[in-house]
Amino acid sequence: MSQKLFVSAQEVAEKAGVSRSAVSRTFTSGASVSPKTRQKVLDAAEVLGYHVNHLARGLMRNESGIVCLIVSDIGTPYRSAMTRALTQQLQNSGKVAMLINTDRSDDSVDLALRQAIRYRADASIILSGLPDKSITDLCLKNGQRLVLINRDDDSEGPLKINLDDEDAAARIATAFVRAGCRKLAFANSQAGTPSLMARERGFVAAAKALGLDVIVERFGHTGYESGRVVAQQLLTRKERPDAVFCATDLLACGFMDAARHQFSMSIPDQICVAGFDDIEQASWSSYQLTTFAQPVDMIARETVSWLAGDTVQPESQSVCLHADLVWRTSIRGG
Amino acid sequence: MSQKLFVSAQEVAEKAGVSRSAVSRTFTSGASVSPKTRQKVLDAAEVLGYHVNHLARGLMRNESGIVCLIVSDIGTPYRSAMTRALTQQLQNSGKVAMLINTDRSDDSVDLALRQAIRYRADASIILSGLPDKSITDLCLKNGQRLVLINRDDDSEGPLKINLDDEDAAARIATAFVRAGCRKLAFANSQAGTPSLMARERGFVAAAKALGLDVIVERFGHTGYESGRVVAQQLLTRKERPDAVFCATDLLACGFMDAARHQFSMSIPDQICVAGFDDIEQASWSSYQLTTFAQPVDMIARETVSWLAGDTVQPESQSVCLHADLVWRTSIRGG
DNA sequence: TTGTATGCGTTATCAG
DNA sequence: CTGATAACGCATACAA
Repeated sequence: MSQKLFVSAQEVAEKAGVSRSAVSRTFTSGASVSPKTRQKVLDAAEVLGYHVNHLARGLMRNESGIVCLIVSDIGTPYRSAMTRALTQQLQNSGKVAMLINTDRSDDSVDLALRQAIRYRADASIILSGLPDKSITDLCLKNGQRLVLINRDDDSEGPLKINLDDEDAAARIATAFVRAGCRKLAFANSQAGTPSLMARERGFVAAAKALGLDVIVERFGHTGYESGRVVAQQLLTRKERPDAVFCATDLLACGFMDAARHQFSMSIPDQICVAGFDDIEQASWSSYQLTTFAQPVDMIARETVSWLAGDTVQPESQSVCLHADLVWRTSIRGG
Repeated sequence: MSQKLFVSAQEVAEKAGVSRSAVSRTFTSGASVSPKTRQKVLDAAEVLGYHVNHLARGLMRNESGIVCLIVSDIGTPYRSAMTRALTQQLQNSGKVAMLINTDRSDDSVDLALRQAIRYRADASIILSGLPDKSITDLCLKNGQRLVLINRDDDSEGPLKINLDDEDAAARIATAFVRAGCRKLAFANSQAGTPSLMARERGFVAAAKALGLDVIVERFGHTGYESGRVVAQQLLTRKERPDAVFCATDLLACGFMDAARHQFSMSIPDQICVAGFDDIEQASWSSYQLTTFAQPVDMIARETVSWLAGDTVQPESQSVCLHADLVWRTSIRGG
């Protein structure tokens, strides 16, 4: 068991016959080293297997290069797609992602942020839950940047990225009516997260404007099984709806499966269905779900470029992205 | 813009009227501090918003608390489930996960390991690809522990966790035959990863032992679309197979969808299908796929407990877990 | 361009 | 139990 641990810049310096600062400069971009010295250092480093210690570097620079990703239900299609996009683009910009898995409580988000502070993360990106103001203030005061994705918070300081959920909901209401639907329903979970509630609100309001009522049904957390339960609730009513907007694709998949296999209904002939997120499964031929696409890559790009900018721009701290409607065959017409 | 950054133990010490060592001891488990001092420190820390700097602590202790997760295709159901389990259990044991997203090249795995070294990760867990021996040696020499999951490597040093892929394949071959199938096929991707090939090998061998041939078809990378393509290849043959074992559930989903919607076949009446991984979608009522469960939680538990043990046990460096057969309705009988 | 000296926030060692 | 001091590995201001 080798107790002698990692190679240090000191050792490289000795091997290369230069000072330790020369080594440091070689690995610091934008420092002035003569090509000759540089090469000597590089050779010695290669032989010794030297790698800059980012822990020590972060200590000096007050910049760890670490970005914390705070996310719950990471096994879920949308969340994992978002995680993929973020980690990818963070890496491309020279950062590294620290992933913290939370349960659905806000408490666990606070804990995660504390962890982010301990590792002196340059930034934290929150995909789930909403932390306490005291802790976010602490982060901001410590110079840690904060990004809230689909959290719809109005606090100052963090970058807030949201979608036009309400507008999207209105568009789908119109599409339903155009398809000849008159008995609208909304399938939601009981999670009550901002974006989910915005979709519900927008859908109900748009329907009202079109002179229609909406049956709203909520159940459990936001997953496939809940979609099945909500289908149970909606399709055993005296008057079945002829169109249902599901708050997420996962709910929609559960709903469609129950509608077809349990109630022998035909989609879109007897009932039209729409979802939100455009997870991979939405495009599978068993679903062919009309849905709104989460612009995950664009969200990631916005996030990373904001993090890269070292000047704080108070005006661009809130960005609202457009959710494109992806038309498939779960709604009649098109 | 607050340039004054994080609170240091020094400041806490001054506020509490004690030495910085007292502060350090308060936050070091197993150190001896009087309850009185301890409380003074805790109060001061709370007021000032102090958090131990893990970068500095890691520097001192030669133990960063960071574990690197190296994984490709993280948006995929199986991979994200594995990631969830690992991050969860790492957190529970006081570690924190650094997530590095690789593409499918071994080069990018090497790069990821370099990053792990730079951050002085205590360990790296490799879920995808296979790194060069020189770089893994470097990791091991530096005291970094390595875990290879489903990689089937024979190198000394890393913990290797694998499933009984070949045996599982044999079991499913038997199940097919018992269901009356005689024309067996195996659907694979061209990824050629060890576990995928082991399943193929085991299936072909078991079929041979039962006196049957297997049509093997491979295409693209391991995803839904490839499953569709392989279905195309298998179901346009003069003699269609009556049973197909797909190397992963994602392939199986694609295969089933194509078989049903494009070739109007009935499952399991006309063709029996099995998969591997037991991703969430396998249980959806559109698929009801008979498959083998990846014991993700057990894999994570094995990994974390091995990482927690500081004594190197040469004998337990390779563990083979059992993949349970989850019986659903994509195979006749049962 | 190069080397020297200093400090970053911790923890470990040792004397009290 | 407590406080002073020396590392840890690196980057940088400064002098050469």
